[in-house]
Amino acid sequence: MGVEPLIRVGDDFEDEYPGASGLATECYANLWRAADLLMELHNRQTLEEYQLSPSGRQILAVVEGAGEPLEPTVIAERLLVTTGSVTSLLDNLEKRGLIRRLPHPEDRRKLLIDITPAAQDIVDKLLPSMHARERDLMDGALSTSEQRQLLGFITKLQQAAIQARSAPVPRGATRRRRGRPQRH
Amino acid sequence: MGVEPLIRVGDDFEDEYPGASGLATECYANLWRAADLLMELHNRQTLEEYQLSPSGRQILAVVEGAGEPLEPTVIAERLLVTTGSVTSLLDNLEKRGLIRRLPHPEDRRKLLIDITPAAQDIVDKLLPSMHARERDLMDGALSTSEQRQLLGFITKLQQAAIQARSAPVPRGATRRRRGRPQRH
DNA sequence: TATTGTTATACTCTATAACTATA
DNA sequence: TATAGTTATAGAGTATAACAATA
Repeated sequence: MGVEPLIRVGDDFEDEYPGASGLATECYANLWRAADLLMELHNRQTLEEYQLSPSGRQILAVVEGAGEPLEPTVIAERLLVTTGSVTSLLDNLEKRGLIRRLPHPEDRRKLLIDITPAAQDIVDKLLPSMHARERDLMDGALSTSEQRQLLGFITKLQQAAIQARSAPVPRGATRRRRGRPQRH
Repeated sequence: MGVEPLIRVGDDFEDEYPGASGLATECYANLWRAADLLMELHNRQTLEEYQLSPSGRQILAVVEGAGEPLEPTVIAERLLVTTGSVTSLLDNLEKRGLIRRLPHPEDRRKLLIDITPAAQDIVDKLLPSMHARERDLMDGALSTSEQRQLLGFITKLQQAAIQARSAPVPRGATRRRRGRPQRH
């Protein structure tokens, strides 16, 4: 009846992992799986229609969204990658005529990255289509009130995940393996 | 006040993209961002403590979880990658003494992949720790009842995403660009 | 003929470190 | 000296296509 999440833990999960929560683990795993399925829809379309990789699309969206040319360093910060990585991503986009490297008017060490009219055309077609899909899919699956609740839940999870990044790794009780052949 | 999702759309979003929904887009984007933050916690730990990549960990978990040696083809299906990719992942794990390639007793074209005692030790330490983190984080952020609601929402989104994979790409109304310098 | 797994090759994404030009 | 960006190099993950061994 399609009401089961894609990833389930076994009935004996909480016996096997003392202190673990089957519900928490299923939330964690299925949240990732859902996000992966959603992003795959966008990524596949971007690749098939415009031969753009996720990173390429992200750079175009960041520069276009800024409304003005950006320095490579700024792009690197927004994409959470190194400047060396940005250089090769920009090389790729420049070869395909989607971005331009302009000299910075005030500092000759710097560059300003601008998108070309060809890239502007892509963005102007791609973003409405992506946002239409986002609405179709969300509205088809959840009511507005449910979407608000969902957004509230994932906001709390984002906060908790950021906290956890600077917390020690949890140790976890000893596993009780069972119900499977003991090998070795 | 930490009650905002990490990704927000602008106030004029629905004017700029007729037919789009700011709420839907924020759900879509922040769901991905939350999943990424959660997975990064697991991935970083696995890499730092055991020098294992996400794919390497996944193979060990799949074989260990099966409770018996698996054919490479089966591993490829569970990881959603090609057999060619599995070959190189297995090469890596075999070099590090974490899996063994055993001859299949009934079909000499096939192999059976088994994990070594060293890998079993890793899995026995890693999984309890990961599941403890899943519980700590989820229970710290959401009540049990909220977790059940969340799991219900993402189950619906999974179904919708799978449906959408075989549906045509939504077209999206024409964008109304505004409030930014018109370049080119 | 069909299937299993490997090989060879290629591409994307990412990182680090050394380097150049400029500040 | 310090900073911005590039180059060179490396490695992981993935894919495809040709191939050998076996069914």
